[in-house]
Amino acid sequence: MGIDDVCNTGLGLGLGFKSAAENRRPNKPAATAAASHGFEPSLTLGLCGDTYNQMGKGSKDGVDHHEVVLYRQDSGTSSFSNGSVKREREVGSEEAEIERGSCRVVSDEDDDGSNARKKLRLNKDQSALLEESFKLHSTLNPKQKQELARRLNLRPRQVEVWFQNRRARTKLKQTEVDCEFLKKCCETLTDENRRLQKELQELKALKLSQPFYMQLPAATLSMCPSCERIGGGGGNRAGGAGDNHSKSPFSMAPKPHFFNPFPNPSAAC
DNA sequence: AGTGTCAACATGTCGA
DNA sequence: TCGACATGTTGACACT
Repeated sequence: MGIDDVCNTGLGLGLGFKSAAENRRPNKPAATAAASHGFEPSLTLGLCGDTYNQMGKGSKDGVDHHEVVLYRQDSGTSSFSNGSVKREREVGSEEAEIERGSCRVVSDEDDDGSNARKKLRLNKDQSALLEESFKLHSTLNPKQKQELARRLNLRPRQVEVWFQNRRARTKLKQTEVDCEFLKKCCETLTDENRRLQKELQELKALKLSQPFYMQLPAATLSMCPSCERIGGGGGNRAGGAGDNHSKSPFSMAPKPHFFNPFPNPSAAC
């Protein structure tokens, strides 16, 4: 995978630094050491299109998950966590009733009194429709959520959770891509730095082997581009009146070139 | 048994 | 204040 591949994601990438004070989540445990120094690397991403729609789920493992199983919560004695009970209570009344009745396919264990949480697996059709919706908009308004839940025979809360997780996966994937991209940039810069260091050494060696006048600071010397005579800096005394001597400082250094570690960034990202 | 995936949840932040 | 969201975590499940 080349950099071009990386950059054909339809996403915009910006790299820079921002102050820790600008961090919208200063309390995050993931805060870096860099942040503690007042600045931290900032990656700015712009989603120009959904790059990861191919990240299909459900049937990815080659198994059709046509059975929809929900865990029991209605008893209020779920061993999963108090949080789930709390959430169910928060969801409360109407929606909870709708949700319970909407998509539940009871598993065998449902009858044995087990309180273990059962993992819901979305079937192919549900996954496909969710993915399709996600392509259109990665966030849903309440009306869209309700409608989608109705079409999927799922609870609105499940649709909401699916979209949250989907966004998180997309972001994670993009972060991985960005990481690879930055690694390549780092490698390129390291190579370039090595090359420039070598060039500098060569220039230093060359300077030592030059005659005295050529070792003078470049600013004190100038050379007429036409006659190639060397004159003292600031005086232009090498030429007579009316001559066309340039005031450009003479330099033995090869023509500088500027290296761009980010190949064609505007076109790429 | 170890591991990856993913639905579901907890928590903190932000904007209306 | 509340709803929406981002992010990190948990636990069930499938696969090796």
